[in-house]
Parts: sequence; C-alpha cells; structure tokens
Amino acid sequence: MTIRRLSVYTRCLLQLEEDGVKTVSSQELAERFNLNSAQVRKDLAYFGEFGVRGIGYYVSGLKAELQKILGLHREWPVALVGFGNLGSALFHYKGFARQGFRISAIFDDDPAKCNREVNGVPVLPARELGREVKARGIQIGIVAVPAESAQAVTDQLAAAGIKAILNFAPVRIRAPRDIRLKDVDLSIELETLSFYLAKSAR
Amino acid sequence: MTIRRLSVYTRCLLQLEEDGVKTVSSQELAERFNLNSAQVRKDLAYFGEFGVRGIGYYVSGLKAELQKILGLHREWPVALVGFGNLGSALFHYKGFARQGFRISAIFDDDPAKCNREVNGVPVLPARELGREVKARGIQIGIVAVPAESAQAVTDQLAAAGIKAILNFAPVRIRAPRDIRLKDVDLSIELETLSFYLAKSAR
DNA sequence: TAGATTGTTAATCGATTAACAATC
DNA sequence: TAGATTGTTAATCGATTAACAATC
Repeated sequence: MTIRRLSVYTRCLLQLEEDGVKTVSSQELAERFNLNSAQVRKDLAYFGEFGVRGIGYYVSGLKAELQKILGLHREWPVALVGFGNLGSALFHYKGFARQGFRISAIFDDDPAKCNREVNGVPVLPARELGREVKARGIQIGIVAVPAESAQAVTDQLAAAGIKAILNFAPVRIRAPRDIRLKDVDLSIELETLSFYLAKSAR
Repeated sequence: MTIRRLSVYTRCLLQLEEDGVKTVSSQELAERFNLNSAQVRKDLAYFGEFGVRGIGYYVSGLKAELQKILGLHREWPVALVGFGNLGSALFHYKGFARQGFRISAIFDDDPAKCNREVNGVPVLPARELGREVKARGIQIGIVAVPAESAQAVTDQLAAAGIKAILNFAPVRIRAPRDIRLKDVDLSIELETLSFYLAKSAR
C-alpha cells in the first residue's frame, strides 16, 4: 500500500512542478488524497529524510527521489503481447509513457497484424518473442490476449527471461516464482459498485 | 476489502459448480487464495449463516447467496461511453457479461461510429445520452473516453441520473456525492512492478 | 526569536488469525 | 458416538493517527 501511495504522490508532484509550485507540506499532500499528514510523512521518511523542518518538501527534489525509488527515473522497455482492442488501447494509453514505460515491441499471432510498425514500434509474430525480448533487454511484459492463450504467452515470456508480467486476461495464470506477476481485474470494481447499488435497493 | 473478497469467492464458486463440486470448506476456499480459513468464515458469516457445521458450504447455495449480496443475481444494464480501442475492448470483455452486467447502450461523439448496432447494441451520439439512459433505466456508466472529455461525460451521466460510474480515463474526475465513482488506474500496477525491478537492481 | 513543519515515538484503531464451544 | 467444520470470541498483528521534540 505504501508503494501505491508513493506512486500517487509522484504524479501529484509532477503536476505541482508543472504548476510551478516549489515546496509542499505533508499537510497539503495529505489533503489532496484524503490521507493523514502523519501517514504521508511516514511513507516518505521510510525511504530517507527528504523534507526540511519548517519548510516542507522541495517539489522537484522529492519528485526525483520518489521516481528513483519507484524506478521511474529510467525508461523500461516493455513487451506488449496481444494487439487486439485491449492491446491497442494499452498501446495508446497516455499514462504509461508519462512514467517511463516504453512499449518497444508488440507481439500478435494474427499474421494480418504482424510485420509492420505502429508509431515506430514493430508488431511481430509471437514466435519471435523469445529472440526479440532478449535482444532488446525487455524485462516487463504486458499480457493482453484472450483468456485461452494467456497461459501459453506467460510461459513464452517466462522462457524469454522476463522479470515482471502485468496480466489483463481474465484468467488466473501461473508463472515461476522469480517472476513478479500482477493480475489486473477489469471487472472487480464493477462488482463492488453493484454491491452498493444492490444494498441501497434493499 | 471484504466485498472484493466476496467477489473473488463468487467466481471460485461458479467454477466449482461447473466442476460438479457439491460442498466446499472454508479451509479449501482459503487455500485457493492464500487466505486464512478464519477470514473466509468471518467474511461469509458477516452476511448470514451460510455454512453447515461438519460439512462446510453448499456450493450452489453459497454462490446464490453471494450473488444476491453483490447484486449479481440480476442483470444490470450499463452505459458505455467512448467506443475507441478501450471502449471496444471493454465491450467485448468476457468478464462483465458473466457477472450480469449487460452493456445496453454505447455512446460516442464520432459520427462515423454512431447510429449503428454492434452485436445488437446501439451505438448512439453522446447528445442522446440523457434520454437513452433514462428510457433504459441504466444506473451504471463506464467512462472510456480520453482524459480531456472525461469530466464532461461524467457531468452528462450525473445529469442523466446515473448511480455509479467506473472511470477508465487517466484523470481524476469529480461527481456529485450521491454517485459512487470508482477510478480504474491502468498504470499503477505497472509502477509498483517497476519498484520491485528497481529494488532488485539496487 | 517565533512560527512552521519535519521525523519519530507512543497510542489507537481495525483487520487478521488462533482457538474453541457448538453442532452437523 | 467420533470426526469434521462452522460461527464467534479473544489474542495478535500491522497499519493509521496523535503528539511532540527537533530543527529549519
């Protein structure tokens, strides 16, 4: 949870920097996210002494520190597997690039989609995944294929030596223990929403 | 958190039922999700006495109870706003329909996309949103438009009397207090993954 | 120096887990 | 009756918050 909050703080600092704000207090940061100022200070202090007593935190300094902690100060080449609607949506998604993630190869099994470039990024047949991932030093893979092929893709990514996988397929997949695997469930939020609707209807 | 777990239990029970399993113990459920059996029992007992001592829980009975609690026993008509890549991906996403969510109207501002049907669902110009939402008794809206138009769409949905909004646009939007608003952040998981990659590189 | 705000300790709160009587 | 498993109470754990000395 602390890591997720650091990620949220970082985006806020990016915005503050754009707005030309020089310093920010834990109180001000907390208010933006309905958090407690002590929690903000604790989150930050866990990784170092970034603040200045009586002043607060220097926006660009803190931003740089957090980006470094989160690994967002560098570019991460990412492999996107599956170039259907969801894959395309993720490819064009603004949020990724902003934080240093660069989709540098796209893989799809449909020959009609392959062997061309989209915005300068090659779309390649899935069988070239192993070679390309290694050649490009890609450590992160995004799985955006149908449920049926998600496990096979994961196995391929694992064999190619990938370190982290973000899975959008609506199925639980298995990966070797040393690979960090995160499932993104697009429907669970909808289900919690319906709980509240059902409750107020009761 | 309890609600999210109930949602996960429900899917598991759906699977168990398909597999012809008649009863399941809190222990068995817990093992599937790396949870503690006491936690599973507590989650369930909070809403009623669904189990049988010495036996466990009857799969189809418990499934039905949980679906009722989560409002998944009925169909929820849903309005999808934005029919670009992300909108299309969500429209075809298998996970929604499985749980009783039926996208029953799609809205988009691009005239080229409007005034036709996709799998029997009408794609309509955004200006008809208010009328259609009311006519169809839609209470849930999914926002899948670019960040720039997300707030305007939200305002329209609010004016149309919608009760819950799931927002996929990468921007914080505001809605009246009586509307339940949930932001889905597609990139936060990627950012936590890079934290772990950066850490092991340190 | 006076005012502001940090970093950190101690107190509080809530969520998870262990334990067990109840009971199928 | 013996074995299994629930629902629930009490204990534990971890995360959040309050409070405050340190210090800019």
